[in-house]
Amino acid sequence: MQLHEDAKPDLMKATPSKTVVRSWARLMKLQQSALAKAEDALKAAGFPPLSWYDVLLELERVGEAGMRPFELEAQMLLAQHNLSRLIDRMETAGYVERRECQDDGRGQMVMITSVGRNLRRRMWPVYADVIQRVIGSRISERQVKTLNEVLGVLLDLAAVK
Amino acid sequence: MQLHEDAKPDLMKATPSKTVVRSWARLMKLQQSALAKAEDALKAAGFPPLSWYDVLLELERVGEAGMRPFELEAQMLLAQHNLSRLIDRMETAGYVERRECQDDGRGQMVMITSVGRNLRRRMWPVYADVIQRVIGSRISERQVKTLNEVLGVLLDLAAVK
DNA sequence: TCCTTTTACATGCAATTGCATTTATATACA
DNA sequence: TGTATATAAATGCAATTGCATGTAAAAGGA
Repeated sequence: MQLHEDAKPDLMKATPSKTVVRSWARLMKLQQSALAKAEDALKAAGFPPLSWYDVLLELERVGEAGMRPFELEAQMLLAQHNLSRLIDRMETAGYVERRECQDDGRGQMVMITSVGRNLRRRMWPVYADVIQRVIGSRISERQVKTLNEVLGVLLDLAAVK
Repeated sequence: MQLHEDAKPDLMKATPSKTVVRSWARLMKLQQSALAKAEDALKAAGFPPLSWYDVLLELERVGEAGMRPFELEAQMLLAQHNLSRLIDRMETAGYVERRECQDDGRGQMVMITSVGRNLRRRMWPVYADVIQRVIGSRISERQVKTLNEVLGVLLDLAAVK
């Protein structure tokens, strides 16, 4: 199988198969509708957007030390200027704190505040419920595992586990 | 397996398993980075954003007759006001055309122009190349099929095929 | 038929994002 | 060391998006 496709040297840009194109389309659509559901649920519960949650989660993970914006940036696939302003807003709201960086005069450390930790904790049930509705309640744990593995490969996480 | 999770009646909001949460995270991340790659590639080639492509593709599919904005809206999971303005821009650029709707005085028909068809055709190779790089070149056709099926279930396409 | 409600689409305004540039500090190297 | 280059983060401005509301035409019901 797949003989035809691989007739060309696969260094060159081969045309994606119909199945590949369809997977792409489904990936886009599923994520879009899933994200929209999460945003809606959070908003309906009076919480800030999902991106705030993501920042809080990262910051909570690294603990006291805090994180450099450029690290967060890489982690979250966010443009530098967007993150800069997101942190502005979150700082204004009191969920994170900026301190100047010892090692690097250009930089800063961002850390979560206790109010921020509290917010994240309260957001989680709302978020978790959407995740469960969109994924957990629709496919078996076996299928989730399969999905997880394929997505891992596509994300280059293969080696990491 | 999975005994513990299902101890609660599954009508109620069960907590998503670790694997489910991880799948969600990967889905979000993969789509985000994939979308960014597509947008970058299109921009680098001097083309408009991906959403323009999507509109053009839908309109091309329905042919001469055109499509009502509210149909496009549902198809593309786009907010009404956003679509309205997207069509504005595309009309200004000459890629689509609005005509008033015979059957419904409130409505309109949107159709692709030949310039629009031409644009879509030229955008495709750039887009296809990204799709192939992100999906087609990284997993086997067998795995793509699996992925496709799982995504289909998650999108409620199960019955439809 | 008249009136109420719903549906289709547009639009003013605020918030967010993208883009280019700026500022300041760190690093590289002659 | 002195100078050029690269990196971290902020910011002005334009484009896009979100939100609420507006307008006009169906649709439904008394």
